[in-house]
Amino acid sequence: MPNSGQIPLSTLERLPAYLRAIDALVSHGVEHAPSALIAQRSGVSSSQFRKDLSLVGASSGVRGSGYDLEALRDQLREVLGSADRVGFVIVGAGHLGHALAASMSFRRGGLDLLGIFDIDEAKVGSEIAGIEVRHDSQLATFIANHGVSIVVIATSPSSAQDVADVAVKAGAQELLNFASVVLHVPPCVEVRSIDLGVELQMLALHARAGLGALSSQSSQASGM
Amino acid sequence: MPNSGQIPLSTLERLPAYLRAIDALVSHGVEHAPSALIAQRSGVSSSQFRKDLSLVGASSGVRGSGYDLEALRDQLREVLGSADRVGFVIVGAGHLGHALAASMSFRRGGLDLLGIFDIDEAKVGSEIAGIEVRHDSQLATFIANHGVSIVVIATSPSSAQDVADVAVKAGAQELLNFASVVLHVPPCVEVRSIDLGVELQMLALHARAGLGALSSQSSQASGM
DNA sequence: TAGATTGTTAATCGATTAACAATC
DNA sequence: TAGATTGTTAATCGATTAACAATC
Repeated sequence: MPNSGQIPLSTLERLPAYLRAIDALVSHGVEHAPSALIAQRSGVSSSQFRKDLSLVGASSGVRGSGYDLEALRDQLREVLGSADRVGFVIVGAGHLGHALAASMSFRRGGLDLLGIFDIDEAKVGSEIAGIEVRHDSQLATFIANHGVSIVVIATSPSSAQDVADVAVKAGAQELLNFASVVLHVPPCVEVRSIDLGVELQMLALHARAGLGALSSQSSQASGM
Repeated sequence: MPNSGQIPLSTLERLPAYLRAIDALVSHGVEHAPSALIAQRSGVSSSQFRKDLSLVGASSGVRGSGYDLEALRDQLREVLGSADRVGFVIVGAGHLGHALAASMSFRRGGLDLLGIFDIDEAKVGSEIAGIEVRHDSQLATFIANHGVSIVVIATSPSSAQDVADVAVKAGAQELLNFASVVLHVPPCVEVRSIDLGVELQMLALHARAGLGALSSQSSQASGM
């Protein structure tokens, strides 16, 4: 039962790392592995790995001999939704937009990149990751027509709120905001903000404070 | 007393958002504001804002009338270390490397971008964010000579581990890994891994599960 | 003084870890 | 059977929220 409505976000965020570790093992011909091995390759404790699987409802482990990797992979993929796909668009075809589009080119986790938009006429018509760049003025219509629920904002901070307003009005459910501003949207719209600069800043703090001095949970933090 | 060794990471990660909100208010000529206003603009509760300030040791609040924004800004900046600067380099001059370099161009939070490296001879010699691109073969020497402690890895997944090995051997203390692989480094080296694709995946899960169904803490998640 | 707002404490909540009984 | 390893429970830990006494 893929009751994903109950799975903690912290657990969900580790699943992709588990999948990567399993994929790597499978591609080396390994068919079975204990939790300790998969966990180590994923950068977590075996306790946490098993706990996460338990929360996710996956159960392809056999006491005494570990996990059937193929079966486990299929279960995790199902949770992460390889099945039903969700369409999204990227607004902003600068370097960040490019990088994001590339990161989605091998269609991971049920996401379909449907369109890329930019305000610069010079970029309109070019192709990124096999997708034609359209002008911002077509954004609202495109969202409405294609039932796009996710809009990734990779614009300058100054246009981010405008784009958000258009997207929300056209029916977007979720915004992923890479511009360094706090977006204001109706409560029914989910916003996740990511600031590349902030992440670097955090790392600098670690370096300054000396290793281990900060109350950091793990040395291999994952997710954004 | 900037005892940053005791401040929880979760608190530190919110400070940049506070700074941005304060900057915005100051630039509009506001000199004083209550916690509720700054918090709202930062996307957190006023409780959390005050608690964070308390943990940070900042104290420019006056009961009954709020905070002196300039003083508060200075205190937060000090915690985030505008004072002593830390040098870092970016390896990989693709779109992601470009985007990262741009996000650091206005020298936030005590970080100095000292160099950009790429394995492609064609890119060597060009300039990004005012910095000349060097060849990967010079990385080890550069790290050693300039006392670089932070290395940002924005290469392809296949070369990430190689770059990590070189960086660690040359004396890097911290790696910020944007390639989708788990890096293996000595325990004394801090690694933070960020996967742009994973973040999009998480958002897709939110959309699929229906708003609010996931046990997400806040609708304006921040940091990476 | 009366109103407003802080700084901090205590209560709640959630996430991680450790331990172990179940069992292949 | 004996050894290994899971799945889950209970204990720990940390982070968030709510409430309020202190006080400007």
